[in-house]
Amino acid sequence: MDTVFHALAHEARRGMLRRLASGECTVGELAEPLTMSLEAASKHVKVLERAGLVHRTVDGRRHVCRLEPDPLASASAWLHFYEQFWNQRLDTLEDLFQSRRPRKGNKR
Amino acid sequence: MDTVFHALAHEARRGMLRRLASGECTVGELAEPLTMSLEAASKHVKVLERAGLVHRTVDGRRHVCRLEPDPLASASAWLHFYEQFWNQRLDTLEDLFQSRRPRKGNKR
DNA sequence: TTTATATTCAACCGCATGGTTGATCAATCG
DNA sequence: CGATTGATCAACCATGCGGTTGAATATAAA
Repeated sequence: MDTVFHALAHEARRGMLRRLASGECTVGELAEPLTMSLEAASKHVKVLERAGLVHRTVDGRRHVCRLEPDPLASASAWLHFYEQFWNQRLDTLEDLFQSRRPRKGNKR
Repeated sequence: MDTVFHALAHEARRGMLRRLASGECTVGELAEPLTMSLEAASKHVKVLERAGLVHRTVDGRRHVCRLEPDPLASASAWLHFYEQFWNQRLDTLEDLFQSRRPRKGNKR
């Protein structure tokens, strides 16, 4: 999980994922739009691989990458915990409307 | 955006967010369940703040933190780009069933 | 006022990151 | 075959991260 979020924390890698979402491509193709060397891009791909977000198949001298979306899905699911926060806020708001007692838990 | 994902890439910080989702609390309270020093925890809070995920109000000597869920929501929204990938996959699958022509774009 | 509590700040350490360059390897092209 | 292409590997460098310790700040409690 940490590795997934870490992988997402870099614009270059997010770009790669976006690219891969519309079809598999090679390391070179992933590197091409970037302003860095191929070696650097290759390292980014490795980070994505380590996070389980990308799978690589070696086809001749080309390394073809494809998106592995499951970790993205579970990261997204994890992220949704904050909805609980919203629901709770709404509940509190409702309480305020329903009963006009002074709000509890105001410890200033 | 980078900063949000970076902030999420650490278990301690995710724990803090989870904690904050069920109500505001102080830096000390956030630090308490962790196995690290208060200073270290304080740094983590600062990272969350920098990412816009947490807002702090100084109340006497206590620094009270509360969750700021908007960045989480937009990170979550960003993450959903991968659904496009799934839809595309299903389309391709459908194509295979509908017409039995050899699949296009197979450049091996 | 003295003491204790809540927190930050500053300096330091070890280690990972993100980038470079130069060399290497494997596969394809002439 | 030799030359070129696609990619990795290894070494290096600067920077940032995550943690520590020790001191400083500010508020609250005795």
